[in-house]
Amino acid sequence: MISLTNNKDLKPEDFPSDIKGLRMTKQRCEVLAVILRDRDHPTANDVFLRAQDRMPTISLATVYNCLEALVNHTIVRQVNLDRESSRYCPNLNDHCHFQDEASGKIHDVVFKEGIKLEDILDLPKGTEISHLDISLKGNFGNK
Amino acid sequence: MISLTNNKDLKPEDFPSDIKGLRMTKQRCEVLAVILRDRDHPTANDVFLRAQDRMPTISLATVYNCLEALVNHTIVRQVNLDRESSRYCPNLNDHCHFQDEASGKIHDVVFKEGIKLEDILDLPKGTEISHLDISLKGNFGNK
DNA sequence: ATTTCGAATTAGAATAATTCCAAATTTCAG
DNA sequence: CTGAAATTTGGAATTATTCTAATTCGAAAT
Repeated sequence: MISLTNNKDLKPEDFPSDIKGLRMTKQRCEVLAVILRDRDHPTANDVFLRAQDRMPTISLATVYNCLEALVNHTIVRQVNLDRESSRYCPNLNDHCHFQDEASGKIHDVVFKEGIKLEDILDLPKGTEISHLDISLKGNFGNK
Repeated sequence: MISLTNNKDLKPEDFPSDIKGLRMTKQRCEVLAVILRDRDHPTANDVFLRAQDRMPTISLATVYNCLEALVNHTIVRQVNLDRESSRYCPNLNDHCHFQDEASGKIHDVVFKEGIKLEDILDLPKGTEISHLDISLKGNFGNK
């Protein structure tokens, strides 16, 4: 089985025909391959431009369709920062996004060992979180 | 001095001519009054419609201009949930936004006593947070 | 009170991301 | 293979927001 978390040179053929119940068409494979390749939180248009290298006939509408399908099947995550274009992220673990103001780059940030957000928020009894988004901006330290 | 945090029946005349260095024009007062009146996180268009009641000549462009000025002077906060229209919030304290999936209503949520987000995130040394956004979705308990 | 001048307001046009649509193509099941 | 269903495609439509250029406003100086 291929790794969905770390793979620099994926080709559409490398994918199974079905991931999490989603039929993996040529285009969906290509879109997913692009997202797994660089992991730099590309926008839909970025994905479109990169996918065109290997698949010149793919359309922007298809890229949007594929991204929507991949997001709905929790194969990739959609990341929204402010009013900017949506970005796409193959990291499915709990994490936040930190946008460095100097470089514009987006870094994944995780919670410290053993911490859950629910534990630190003052939520009324019976609250159930189905979706969670944390984004930060500022000066990202050296790492 | 008027309260910027709790006031149900504000009129433009009630505002000082300057708030945090921003000259309070008639329109800016009206826009701010709308936001303070109901505190239900209205969109720019909601604000426009409500402002029109008392000031029929105000334009949508002006509402956007006023909102931008108020946000830049940290008099109100801009709240972005997913790809929806921006919403505006007069609560300047540290807090998160919880959108109840059943009602669509947005609730302000605070951290438990003494907790800071910086303390629970695994950030590289030297990182400085200038801006922070936490939004949640799900079933908001009874309160 | 009048003039002046930068700031604010306005209406409408422009932009940009995303979604919609209808036709063409591909894929799957029988 | 054959038909039905799903997917892809290009272009048009939509929507929130920004831009533009002309007008108006308002505070300070005269």
